[in-house]
Amino acid sequence: MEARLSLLQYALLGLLAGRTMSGYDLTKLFEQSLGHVWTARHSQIYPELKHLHEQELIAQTETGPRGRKTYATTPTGLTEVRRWLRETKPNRQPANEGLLRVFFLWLLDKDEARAYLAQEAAYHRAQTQHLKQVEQFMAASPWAERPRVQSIAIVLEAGIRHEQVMADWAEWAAKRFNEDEAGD
Amino acid sequence: MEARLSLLQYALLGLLAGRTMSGYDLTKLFEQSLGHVWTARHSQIYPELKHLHEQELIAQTETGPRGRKTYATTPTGLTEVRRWLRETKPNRQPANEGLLRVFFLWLLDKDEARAYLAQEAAYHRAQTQHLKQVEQFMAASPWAERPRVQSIAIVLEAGIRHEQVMADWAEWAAKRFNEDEAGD
DNA sequence: GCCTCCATGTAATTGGTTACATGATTCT
DNA sequence: AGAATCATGTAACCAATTACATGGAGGC
Repeated sequence: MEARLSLLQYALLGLLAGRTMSGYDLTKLFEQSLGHVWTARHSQIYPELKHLHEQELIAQTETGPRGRKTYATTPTGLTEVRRWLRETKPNRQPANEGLLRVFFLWLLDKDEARAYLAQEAAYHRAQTQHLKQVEQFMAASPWAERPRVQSIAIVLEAGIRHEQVMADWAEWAAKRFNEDEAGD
Repeated sequence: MEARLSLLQYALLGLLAGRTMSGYDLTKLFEQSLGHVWTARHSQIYPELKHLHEQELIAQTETGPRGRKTYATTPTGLTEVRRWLRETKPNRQPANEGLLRVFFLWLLDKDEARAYLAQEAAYHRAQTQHLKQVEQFMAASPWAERPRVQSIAIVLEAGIRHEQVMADWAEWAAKRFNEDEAGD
């Protein structure tokens, strides 16, 4: 059993199963609150919406001002997302530039390496706070409807826990660069 | 200040700064121990090595049987990796298919969702064990030389901590799907 | 009237995967 | 002799980013 569509297509089908939206709405959603999980630009979203519409996996529900078009997932589309969730396995290779860089920190002076890790810690602390804000925001958004709200809360919790351990880890790592004797 | 090379190119320069290797060695390294941080296939690696060689960022150090060619990072290449580490910021958008799927778990029955999260927990527990094995293996590999060994240990620790929290999180999430009343 | 944001699209390029293709060495 | 592994390369295709391009609606 393998995926029949691209991951962006599944992302769009899943999102439009929860709430009817336009390409513009989806773009903003990726930018503002979903970046941690998935991301795409409008230049990728609009052609995919067109494509999904042609395949009748989504349907155009209404048109608004400035040519705004909102879409919803069709029953066929919903069946396909469910099949994907049930019968295929996730692809796991999120190349991690942050870690790749740390792998090469021995190429810098010790104090530069320590400064880098301190920056990393600060970044992950800030991200933790950001996700906690998104959590607040979500509670007051059109997404806060049962049963979706539970899935959203669970994914946010994953993000928060992840950012917290990475912040702790970066602080621990900076200390290790301190303790050991010269590395250059 | 921005990146002048692709991330794969920086990855190759950084790796070849630590140890001379062939395209084949690099391919195996990505497959076997570095997948958590970065990955590339041989079909991408060989053309990039050729390209880096033309730019004199790496140099061919020796040739072996079956046309084996080993490369090392040149001083120019090393300067460029250092500049990248010092003067550019990491790009952070590792699209996470595992989390994307959880975002859509409300589309399945409650017991299916719980089973999915239990599988996720099992996967992350297994990954934790795998990385601990890599940790053992690294101690006995040609990479275990000061000062590189410290950077490697730090990156592995990040992976282990990450896998552990994700496993804990998935178990916690499965319980949340239990406790709440019907979601369909 | 002007600025901001809403809203949609296309084109060119780069990055990455899958598939195709070949052959030498080593181990049993 | 045959299998596994070492070792390198190219081509076709798909995914994603950046840049190009346009225009309407609402607020001040």
